Amino acid sequence: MQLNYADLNFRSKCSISCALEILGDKWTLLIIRDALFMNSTSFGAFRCSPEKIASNILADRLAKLVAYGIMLKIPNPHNKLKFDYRLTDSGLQLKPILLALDKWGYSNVKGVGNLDMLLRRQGGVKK
Amino acid sequence: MQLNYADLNFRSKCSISCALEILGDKWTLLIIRDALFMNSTSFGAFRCSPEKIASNILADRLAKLVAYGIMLKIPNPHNKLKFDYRLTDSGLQLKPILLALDKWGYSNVKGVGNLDMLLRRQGGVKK
DNA sequence: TAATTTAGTTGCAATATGCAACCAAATATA
DNA sequence: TATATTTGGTTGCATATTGCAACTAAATTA
Repeated sequence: MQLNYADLNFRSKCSISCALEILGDKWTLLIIRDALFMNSTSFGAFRCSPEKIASNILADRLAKLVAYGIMLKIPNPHNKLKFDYRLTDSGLQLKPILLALDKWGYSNVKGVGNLDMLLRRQGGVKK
Repeated sequence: MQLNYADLNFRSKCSISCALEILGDKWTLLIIRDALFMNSTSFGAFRCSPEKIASNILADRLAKLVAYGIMLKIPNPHNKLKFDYRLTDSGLQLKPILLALDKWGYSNVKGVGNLDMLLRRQGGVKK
């Protein structure tokens, strides 16, 4: 799906630059990581990641992800207080970026664990 | 090469989270794009990208990239005012991340050009 | 009925960004 | 030789973003 990021007026028409204007910060792709690999769907689940995102930042990023068509916010059928944040097709297509970040981080930063190790320990979902 | 990012104390030991603490902002990977695909090596060349990075931000990011072992700052042998910023092996290994961002941006953002188109027009280097 | 859970919001201090002007050393030009 | 230009930055300042802690209202559980 081709999205129209109405409120962003992009610095250039370069695919990489535009992707970075949407995704380029320290938290957005971490939320996507949890959605893709940890099966997180609720505000509370995203908030519980080991990196301890602040609730105002999380609320801001989730709203942007929904506005950009990367996630959907769906009322939880069993609990009126809860919502399920689910990746759209656009969001699912971010997986290769995360796998590349995982590989680079694991090969280049001392003392970090890779996604496979994390998943084995914390019971996420297969890559 | 395994790097020791002395001044960062990482939020967690997750590869993706650590990679985002190093690379996660709107400018760092744009500099890497120009180094990888546009043959940019000088401060002036990085500054001339269509996204018009401010010189204080550029100076800050180049210094960090050098400090993190992602780039080297080498005096230019022909001009004492100039330096050649060159990617280390760690930096060259960022290429798959940029290719993934390119692909996602091109498929998901309306009206952007992909890397191949950019290179054909502006005479960069092959992917 | 009271405690707890859920998904946020609010206020404020600290940090980062964006912009324009400025700078010194080296190099090129007249 | 004197002057202009190039190069790689730095500085100051206004604005935007982040991080932290406390707080909230509605729904659910005990």
